[in-house]
Amino acid sequence: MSDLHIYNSLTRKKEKFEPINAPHVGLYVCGPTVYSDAHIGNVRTFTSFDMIYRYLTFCGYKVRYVRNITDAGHLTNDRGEGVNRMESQAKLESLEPMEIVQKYTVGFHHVMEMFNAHPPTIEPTATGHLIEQIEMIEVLINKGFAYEVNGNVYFDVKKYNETYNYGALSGRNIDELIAGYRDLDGQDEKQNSIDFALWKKASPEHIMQWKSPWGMGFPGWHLECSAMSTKYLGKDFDIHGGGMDLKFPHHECEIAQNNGYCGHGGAKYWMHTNMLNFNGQKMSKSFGNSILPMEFVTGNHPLLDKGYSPSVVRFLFLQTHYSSELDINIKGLQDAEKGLKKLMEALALITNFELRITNDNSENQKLSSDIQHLTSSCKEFMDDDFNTARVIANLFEIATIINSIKGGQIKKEEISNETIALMQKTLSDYLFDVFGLKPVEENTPSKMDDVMNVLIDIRKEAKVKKDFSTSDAIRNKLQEAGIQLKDEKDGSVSWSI
RNA sequence: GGUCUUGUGGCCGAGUGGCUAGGCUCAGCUCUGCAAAAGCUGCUACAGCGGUUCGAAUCCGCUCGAGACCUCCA
Repeated sequence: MSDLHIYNSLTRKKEKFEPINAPHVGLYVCGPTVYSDAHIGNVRTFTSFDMIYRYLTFCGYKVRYVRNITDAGHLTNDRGEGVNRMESQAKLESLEPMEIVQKYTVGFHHVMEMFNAHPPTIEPTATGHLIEQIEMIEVLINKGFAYEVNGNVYFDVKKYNETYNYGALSGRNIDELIAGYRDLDGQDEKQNSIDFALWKKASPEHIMQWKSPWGMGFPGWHLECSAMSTKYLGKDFDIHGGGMDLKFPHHECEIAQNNGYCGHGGAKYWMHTNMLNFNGQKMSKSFGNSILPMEFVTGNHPLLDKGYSPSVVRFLFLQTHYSSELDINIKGLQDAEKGLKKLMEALALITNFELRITNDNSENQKLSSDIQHLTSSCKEFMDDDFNTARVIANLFEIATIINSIKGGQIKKEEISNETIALMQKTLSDYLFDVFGLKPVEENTPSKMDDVMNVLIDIRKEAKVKKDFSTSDAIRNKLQEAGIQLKDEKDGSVSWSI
């Protein structure tokens, strides 16, 4: 089906991707905590996994893609003193917690749609899976991996570590972790400072609380992903993804919970996308330097010079490997905008190519085989841990060939119709289907064509009369309005926005 | 302090032990009434020092620099 290799964070090696139940693939990605607007860094993670989801589908896999919505349990501090994020935000905005959840869930979906990310096939919520979470806690307690104190339930990391290896994913050592926590205050009822909460008792004023065997409360943040991935993808599934910042403690705890619950660690392959920096600094909610996705599109932000389409931002992301840090800045956005335009125009060109009527034997064999190689290696690059940057390099080379055919540097006779079709398909497959990019704004009304044709005709007449001041004025004024005229070699005129 | 990642040409950014990444910028040329677009050519690279090797930007060590995580974050 494919020769895909994936860098597995768990083994720290690039491994051949072998689905547990091919052609079915289970993909779990940690979704957002819906207590505030998603920022552009979140978008990088989710569009990266969107690309991965799209490529798996492109390869013929039947993917069940689960991405959760965290609408309960995520504390501002996980050591036990924190407050529920949804609830604290609700106070700030004078709304019900579930109104906060609704507001930001809708906003998140809007952003995902704007960035052309496919919705997951299942999008479960934490509050919708309290029964599963409670059941998981009960099993963990029965197996001795968890204990209850005053209506709180904690995971016993030390006990767990006797059988399993806590820290396998993040490369951490349990003793060092304990030492690192020793100075911190507030270690009251936990047996060990590194133990994490599975269930938290709610004080009476808490609105978000549910009935459990240990009293009223709410689930710990790490638990929901274990419960929901197990429910929808099984005890063993293929890929678990998320941002690099979730590796510890979140994913480490997930593995521990899964192992403790059923003796299976969950995902076979762990994938982590790297962080997004803006002007060299990590973008995060806590730094206050986060730019909202909508602000990128409108350009309404002091750090931006203008708006950029979601496809430009996606394209910028794809030029860097998902596991590398990416610094976003205005220059990069401008470059990406030009590059994407070039590719999209080449695709539009070749899509409208007039094919040769007959195939004689004038085809340039060397050129054909070069093109053949360019197109086929795209898949090889994708199979090499989703190396989108190298695929894009190939697409640019294909675009140059297309432009050369149009410009006459390459004779049309040198290229067979099959080769033209191959280039067209490759560009279209990768730009649209795999990368999820959209053509540059094509929502121009059809009347626009008519108007442009009138202008182009007037300019043509002026040029015939050598009235260059008129013809240049038309060209320059249109340029100012953002419309570019191109005088083609055959005397025709085309335009683009 | 601990764990880990990283340092590529004007900028961004791939990369394999020996073969042009690519994009953007800049210069020259072709085309053009002039431009634009497009094509072609050129321009500066692999932080430093050592080691392994016939050969290293690519492996190893040290030095210096940058960053992440260890505490909420995708």
